[in-house]
Amino acid sequence: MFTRYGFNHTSLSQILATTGLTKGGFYFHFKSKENLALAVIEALKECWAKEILPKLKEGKDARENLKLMFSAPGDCCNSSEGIRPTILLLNLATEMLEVNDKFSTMLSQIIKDWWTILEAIIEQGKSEDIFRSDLDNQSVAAIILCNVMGANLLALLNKEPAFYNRQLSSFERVLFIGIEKN
Amino acid sequence: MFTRYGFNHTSLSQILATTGLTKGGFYFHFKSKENLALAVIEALKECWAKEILPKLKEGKDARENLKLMFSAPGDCCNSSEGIRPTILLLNLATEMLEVNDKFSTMLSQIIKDWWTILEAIIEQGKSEDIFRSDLDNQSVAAIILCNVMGANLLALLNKEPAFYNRQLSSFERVLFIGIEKN
DNA sequence: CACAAAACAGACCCATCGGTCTGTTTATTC
DNA sequence: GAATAAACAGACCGATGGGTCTGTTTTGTG
Repeated sequence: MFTRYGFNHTSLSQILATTGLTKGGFYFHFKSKENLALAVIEALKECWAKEILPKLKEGKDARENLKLMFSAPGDCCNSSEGIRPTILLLNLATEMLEVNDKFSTMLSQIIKDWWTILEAIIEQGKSEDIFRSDLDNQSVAAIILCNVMGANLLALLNKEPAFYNRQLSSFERVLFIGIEKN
Repeated sequence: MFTRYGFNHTSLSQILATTGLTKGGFYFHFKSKENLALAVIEALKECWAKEILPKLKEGKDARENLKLMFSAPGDCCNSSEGIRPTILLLNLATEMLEVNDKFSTMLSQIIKDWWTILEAIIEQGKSEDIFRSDLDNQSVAAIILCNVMGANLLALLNKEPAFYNRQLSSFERVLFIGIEKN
């Protein structure tokens, strides 16, 4: 619901109604509505870590690992029915960043985690001698990150979830031309 | 205020208080709060068109025109004090897309406009013989679009407006390597 | 099976939300 | 300068927001 209607436009009553829970139950487990959203982010982070990190340790080459990172934002948390975790992240960023520091901290931490992993993969590609050695890991990682974010948003705006995968694979081609050792 | 706190987290009372307007005055000019946001988008669109389109007709080459498009989201509407129109767009997309069809229509129209212009610039680059002729205009344009969106978001998350320009110029380098005729 | 703590249910609360409505003031036109 | 419409002011309204509080039920433990 947060992903669909945004955090502030989803009332607790609506959440309770659709889940069949009650206020008493809810406020026993969560201090506030904001706290629920924070828990959702936390869960998202854990879920993503649990699903992606192991795959990255399977010893694939940098190319494959990058592709893995591309599919991650869509795959994680069984988001097959169009629940795009990245959109939630995006929404909470634009709604809550200036309102509550906790959101600011958590969200930028997630991004930083992704960033670090992407950097590591670029570095891996260099040592595997498939990426150009003059690349700035951080910059390339940032470009990838931007694309993943943007592609999610455009998929949302187009109301066409499949757009994301199409976009990412076309980005992949151009990116590889730019970073691979010729 | 919409950019900072999101549409739903900005109350009309707050808007009236900070602008010094009154409800009577406001509702004489706007049918609703949503209508105000739509007017903001419209204004943004016009402002951008008025500022960017003329520059695109100055007869610069495709490279220069692309750079122009990169700086557009930050430049337009005198957003020097950190008001990033793109963030507003992003926020309204995640908050209002599923709520009100008008937002959906207007926002995706803006994106489509950008897209079309970017495609034209890629095509221009081909005919100027500086971009590879095998490029798919639409795909490359989409990649650029994604990057612009993503870079805005990352600048927001990093709470560092300057990030946007840094990011875009580093993207520029990689992009040009990928699309330019060697 | 007693009994305490954990978990849940939902009536209730007040602040505030977007929006309306009845004035009053300011422009415009003849 | 009277008449009329445009523009504004702000008291007011019902609805709903997140959140509290007083119970009741369930669960674990001796």
